[in-house]
Amino acid sequence: MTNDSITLSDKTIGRLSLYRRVLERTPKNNKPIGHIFSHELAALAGFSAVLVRRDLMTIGFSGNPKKGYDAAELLDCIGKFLDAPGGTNVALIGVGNLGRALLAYFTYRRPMLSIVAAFDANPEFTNRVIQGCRCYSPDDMERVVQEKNIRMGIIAVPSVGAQDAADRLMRLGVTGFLNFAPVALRVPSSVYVNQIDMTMELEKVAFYARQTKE
Amino acid sequence: MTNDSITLSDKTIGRLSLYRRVLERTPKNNKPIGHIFSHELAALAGFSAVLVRRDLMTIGFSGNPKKGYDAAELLDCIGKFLDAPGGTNVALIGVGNLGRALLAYFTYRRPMLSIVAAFDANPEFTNRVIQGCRCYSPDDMERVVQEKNIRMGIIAVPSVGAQDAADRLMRLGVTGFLNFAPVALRVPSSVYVNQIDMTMELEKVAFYARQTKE
DNA sequence: GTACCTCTGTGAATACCATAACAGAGACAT
DNA sequence: ATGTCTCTGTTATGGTATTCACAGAGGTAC
Repeated sequence: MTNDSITLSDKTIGRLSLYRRVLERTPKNNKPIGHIFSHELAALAGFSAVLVRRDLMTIGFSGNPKKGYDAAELLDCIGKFLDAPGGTNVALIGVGNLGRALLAYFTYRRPMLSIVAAFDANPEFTNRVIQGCRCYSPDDMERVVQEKNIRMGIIAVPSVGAQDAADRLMRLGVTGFLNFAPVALRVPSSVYVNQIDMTMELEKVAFYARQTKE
Repeated sequence: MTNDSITLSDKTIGRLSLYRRVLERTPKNNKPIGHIFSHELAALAGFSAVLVRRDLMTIGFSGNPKKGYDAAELLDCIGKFLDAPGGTNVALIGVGNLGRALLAYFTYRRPMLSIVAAFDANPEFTNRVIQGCRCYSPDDMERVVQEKNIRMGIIAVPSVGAQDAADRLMRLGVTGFLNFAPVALRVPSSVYVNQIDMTMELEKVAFYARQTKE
């Protein structure tokens, strides 16, 4: 039914993720949504209705003009695109304030996407369980990443340690990073990096907040 | 020199913020950078050299074909665009794990952009100073936001409380939000919302990490 | 001085993305 | 039965962002 060879744009896969979460969370009269119209989903996700229809079109999902889209089927279809069949195991590098917040945020939230190990050089954290996740010393990285079949990493260390962490993980087969360090990771083109720069995001808001004030 | 009536694109202002941080942080032989070429700045920031030149062109900043761009002048010029003259005061709503991480992250980091007050209903936090920032009860929001001339808000509460927080802040004149709650805030067009959806970002990485594996 | 080299600045081309516009299908009322 | 309404599915259009390609300027080597 769903064909993985379709090329989804970056923006589209982000929206699919959001559609899914909105569908999972929003109940109608305390029971799961049965069917939903494109404009309803659009309102919940904060996009336009045609964008929703177009996204669903690109993943080959069809709705019913009178009833809308079947929510359960849609969830299933999105899952076929976004989730790896056996789930994806993630390592967190850096258990500082940000790292702990991320642990709290993601633990048990996405069944197919789990942070299964955290690493930090600070002995205050190593060999402890924090927010439900075991924290290891960086010395154990080689062993743990292979044992737990970790495929992606979240980098939440200061800028200076970010490239090192990425390099070590890449040598162990990790092909995707969520990088919170404000530094451009040098990676081969086969590795995907999603860069999140909090300061940049905050300064963007400050800029626009000022514009509208004047 | 710099004309504020130029329209900067969303992407451009994000990159300007990053250029600035990269310039501030990167020393050359332990002293501040004097001049820098577009391709050097591009490598540090993770973009292409043309894009750097284009961005600097749109803010009307000129370089020297032989020496590159004067770093100090560039910092000054970027500051003229991004910073409000007297600085921008920010309120943080929600002092949970994420909120505390943000406090730690932003405190004393950007001189012209300070989180000057935090709000949380949990009495465990109210009337305490956390990461250098005083935490108030939401009951004090009206008074504090006006006293401290707060112009923007960071929303780090669960989805269910996000719209309420935004509404209260907007009534007090706040015109920009950085929203971490995975919910579409309903705001008038005069208010800017920068939506950060961590789960979406993580799932995007998982998707691409899987693609490259196959 | 002249040829050459490197970098900036920028118009043109391209790629990407979202919106607009509309065809098609089914339900419903009259 | 026929017209109308609403929603999906899809193509056409427009706008925006980035890259391409090259002109211009100044320094350097010889």
